[in-house]
Amino acid sequence: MAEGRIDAARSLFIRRWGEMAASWGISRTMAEIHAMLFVSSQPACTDDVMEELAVSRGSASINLRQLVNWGLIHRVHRRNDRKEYFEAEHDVWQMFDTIIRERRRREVEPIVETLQRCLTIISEERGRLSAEARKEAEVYQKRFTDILEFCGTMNTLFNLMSKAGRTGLKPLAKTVGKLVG
Amino acid sequence: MAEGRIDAARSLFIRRWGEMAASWGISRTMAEIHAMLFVSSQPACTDDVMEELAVSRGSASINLRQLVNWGLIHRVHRRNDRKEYFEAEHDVWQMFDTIIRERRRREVEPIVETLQRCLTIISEERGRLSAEARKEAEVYQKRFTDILEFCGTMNTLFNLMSKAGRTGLKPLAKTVGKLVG
DNA sequence: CGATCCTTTCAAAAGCTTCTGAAAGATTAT
DNA sequence: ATAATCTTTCAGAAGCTTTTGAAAGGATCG
Repeated sequence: MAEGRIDAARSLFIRRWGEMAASWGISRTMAEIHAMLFVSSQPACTDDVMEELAVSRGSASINLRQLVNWGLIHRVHRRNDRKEYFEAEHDVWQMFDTIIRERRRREVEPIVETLQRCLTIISEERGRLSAEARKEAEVYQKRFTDILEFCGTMNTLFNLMSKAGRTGLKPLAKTVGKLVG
Repeated sequence: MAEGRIDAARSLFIRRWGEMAASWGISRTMAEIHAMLFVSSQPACTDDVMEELAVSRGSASINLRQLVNWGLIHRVHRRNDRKEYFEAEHDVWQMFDTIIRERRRREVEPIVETLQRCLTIISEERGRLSAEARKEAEVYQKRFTDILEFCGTMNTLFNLMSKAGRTGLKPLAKTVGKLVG
């Protein structure tokens, strides 16, 4: 039964992937389904997911849909088969790009917008403040500006990374390494 | 009352920062406390936190401790005052470095270790598998190797970024931009 | 058209995380 | 040593997220 240990490796990976994702704010089941489809060479259907991960039909359905919305898996169809099957994106760099793009849209953009709004308020009120209050406002201004600048730089870098990704970021890392020292 | 809008900006930022963090798997209160200390020019004590964020003493205590454990805030003391005060790291790049380091240790390293274990199992069992099972195992091997390689590259890049960070990553981004095209 | 097969939906339940508040523990002052 | 002040702890409460399972909704087949 040499396959036993291989299957164990498969399910160990799936479980750990789910645990990791959970600590990054992604539901465990969604991540487990993703891991399962990521390692599989064949597309899987809802019943496959239900069986392998022991989840209900409802949960499988909802989580599969979310993964499709994220763009991490795709629906595929087979001839003479009404069932829907799902297949994961297998290119790790493409996956990374998708995740970064989604999270930026959902979670980073709102805070950037808030920071800009806060800075606007500060510059509008600046003239009306007492000397003391102005000092405080200037501290806020610096903090908000710092974060915005950080976001901008990270943005640029991630864009560069996803551009470089497919053709190979490893050589890039080496080059950058030399530049930085 | 020009200060009213400034205070509103402050608390808006704190709330949004908390919401963002919540979607990244960090508790809202912990993030709000962090945001509050980050924008403040003066250290704050437990009662300040309780008052501004309307949380219980227990919650303030626990979350402050966690922030200290993460290395995102520090305890500071004042003469003739028994109270403990807390002050955030204000350098955004230092903050980034701290967060990346912590999360890598807590969440990335376990999955890397698992992947290595899985690869070991596969290479051990490889010889004992039927032709069909071996084909499947080879798919797993490729997937696991791909992720490991990805982790390695990201590791290198983040190390470079935190090295470059303080002296300025913006010029670096420009340089990299030219390299990538 | 009715039967079959598959997917989606959603209210209730379960499970998980975080918070509360009072009591215990520490530390410093008198 | 005792009082005063501040911090930590933790069992129970509250709140939030996810899952379940059955019913409804769609699509395709004969």
